[in-house]
Amino acid sequence: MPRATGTKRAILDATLELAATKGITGTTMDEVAERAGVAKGSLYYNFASKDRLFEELLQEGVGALADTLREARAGLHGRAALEALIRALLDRIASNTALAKLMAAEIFRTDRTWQKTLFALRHEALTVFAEAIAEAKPGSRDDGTCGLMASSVFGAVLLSGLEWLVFDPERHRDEVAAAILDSFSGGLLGD
Amino acid sequence: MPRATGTKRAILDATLELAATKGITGTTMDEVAERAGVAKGSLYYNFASKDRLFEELLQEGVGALADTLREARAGLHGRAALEALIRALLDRIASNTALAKLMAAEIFRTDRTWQKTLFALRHEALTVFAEAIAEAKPGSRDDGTCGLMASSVFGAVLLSGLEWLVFDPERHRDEVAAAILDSFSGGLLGD
DNA sequence: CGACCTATACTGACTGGTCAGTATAAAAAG
DNA sequence: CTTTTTATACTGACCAGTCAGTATAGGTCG
Repeated sequence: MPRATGTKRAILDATLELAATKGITGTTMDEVAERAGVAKGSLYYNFASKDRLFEELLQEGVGALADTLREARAGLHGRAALEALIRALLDRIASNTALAKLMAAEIFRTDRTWQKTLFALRHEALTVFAEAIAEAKPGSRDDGTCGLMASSVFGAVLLSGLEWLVFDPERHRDEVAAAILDSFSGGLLGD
Repeated sequence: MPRATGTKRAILDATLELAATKGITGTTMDEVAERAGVAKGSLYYNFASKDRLFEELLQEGVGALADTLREARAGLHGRAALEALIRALLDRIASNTALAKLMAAEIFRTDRTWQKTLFALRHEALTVFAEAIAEAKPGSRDDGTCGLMASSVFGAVLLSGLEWLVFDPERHRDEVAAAILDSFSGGLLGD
């Protein structure tokens, strides 16, 4: 095995960086190959197609995100769990901004071949939030309300996190976390 | 068989519908022409280029959104204003889902020719929220905190709105609005 | 050893097709 | 007679995917 190790990794890394700024359709396989320092043929040796390459990328990234969230919640209960989840998600967005951008751009597309895969992973991540919310709010309306509130919290963290990193990066992380937590603490609408 | 007026409108409408599902790069000018029931030449007679077409589309859409928000807030103060804004944004997302999807996909892209235009409009819309928040929270940390909380609220409404419309459309609007308002009312994290 | 084979990893020129944008001539509309 | 639109044909760049060939490592057999 010549340059065996690292090729797949290099391809995935290059793909993520390019896709975060140019989008998936706007990223070409030639660019990926060049950025990864690899011949175009290697892309197709390691991945069946452009679609599969992006499917694996999303699978890996969103899967890792769900794992991070599960770990962050482990052992905690009630409001402490939810607060830990919010901080963990914000940290993850900061340390993998490219993936966060990609998620924001792709999560509501319904015409992709990997739609099912991404949907399942997204659901997994949101469920961690929904469970924590169900626990933090005992007087819950049963059905899907916790799921809606989960996407509300998730959306708040994702958008303000990206707003911070893309348009106002000098700001300190703690300031951003404080603002998000503050907005859910009842100061805006609570009684 | 030309139509005197309405060509530009038909082109913009077709563009929005196609771009919402296929993305901007994935939408071709030939498709737009076909969907609009118009010759390709008319596209280039009315818009200088593909980029300009999308710039005008975004300009119109996000501009109208900002107007809607300003109207929703007019005359109201404090928490009532913020609640009205949340409801107005959710309604707007429901009545123009295509634009909401497009916004979610494009808002953090920094490689577009129209970047400046979209940034300014996005800022306009967020400012309406930030002003309402500054008013609702008199004990405010001065600087950009209100801006951060504004994007937090905006993100919550955008993501849960799209979650509802794309993945769970049978649900009633009021249920979604209630869940969002609930999540900001302090039930999750408040003291 | 060394001749031969096989499997895996990778290369880069090439192909077939797609798409933004252009050109043009003629018809409709005001 | 000017503006707008239509229909069609074309160009040139770009791009996903292919393929014949190269490189390296590890058997196996005499």
